[in-house]
Amino acid sequence: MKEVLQNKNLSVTPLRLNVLGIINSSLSALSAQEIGEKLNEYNRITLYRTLKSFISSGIIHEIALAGLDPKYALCIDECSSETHNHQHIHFSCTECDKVLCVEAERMPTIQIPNFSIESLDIQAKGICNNCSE
Amino acid sequence: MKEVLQNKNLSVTPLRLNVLGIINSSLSALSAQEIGEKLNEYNRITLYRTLKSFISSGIIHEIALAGLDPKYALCIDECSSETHNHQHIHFSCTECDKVLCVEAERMPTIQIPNFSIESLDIQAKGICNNCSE
DNA sequence: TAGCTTATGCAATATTGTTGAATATATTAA
DNA sequence: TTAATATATTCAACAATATTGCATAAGCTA
Repeated sequence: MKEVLQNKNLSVTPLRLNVLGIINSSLSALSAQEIGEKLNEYNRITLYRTLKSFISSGIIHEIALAGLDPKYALCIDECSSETHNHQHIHFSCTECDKVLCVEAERMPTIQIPNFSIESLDIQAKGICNNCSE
Repeated sequence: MKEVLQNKNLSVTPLRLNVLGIINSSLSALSAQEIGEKLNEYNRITLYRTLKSFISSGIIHEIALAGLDPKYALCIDECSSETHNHQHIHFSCTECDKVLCVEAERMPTIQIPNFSIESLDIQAKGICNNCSE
């Protein structure tokens, strides 16, 4: 975890290591609140700033979903500062509201006349494997 | 516009007609704040509740995008209450931040093992035709 | 270890959204 | 058209979320 921060020229602090560890070990994307609940004690403002710096460093990405709080997940693809491009889709379960990054077998391509498309963000809704049992 | 409300069993009020007219005549999706700015005078609470009732009636849909306020656009496809299914993609311009619903030449399909997918929301980022000139 | 840079935490505040209850308006049925 | 009913609007209060400037603390570099 330490190396992740250093690679992005972020100084290594206890909170950053904690937050990064929590996001890393979670199977699903987490909201700021959910991350806070997993920290034994923390400062809300610092957490917001931490998440922001992680996003602009390309360590995590924000997943915005209608009706749900923004969620955060590690960038497993190589993301540079500000420019996130992911080869996975975001799956949200309508049953448990969990949000997962899943590798798609193939990422589709989209064409729109007169528009240049730089990145695609695909969100799928449905029932996750846990809830369908 | 009046018929749209009546078809969904929503009573017809001046604000609702105004809001619907604004959303309908806008080429891009609008945030609650942007809609408010186009109303000469309005009540914030009523606007929120109006948007909520439009969403649950299937008249408009909410577009959530990382870093941007939620935007609202008309459902051009047939949406029933709560269940929105759209055959278009959401394009957001990194230049002007406008968000548009555009018909895709073909909607891709996605498969994820062990997950049942009910709906897809595809968000494309890039440069819109206005900004690329 | 000293000096510099950056992160953290505090106080204050802005923004966004929500709730319950009173009032006003729209709808319906006579 | 009017009266009765249902629904929307508004107000007041509040809750949650997020942001800013600044003082302090901690991390980093030489």
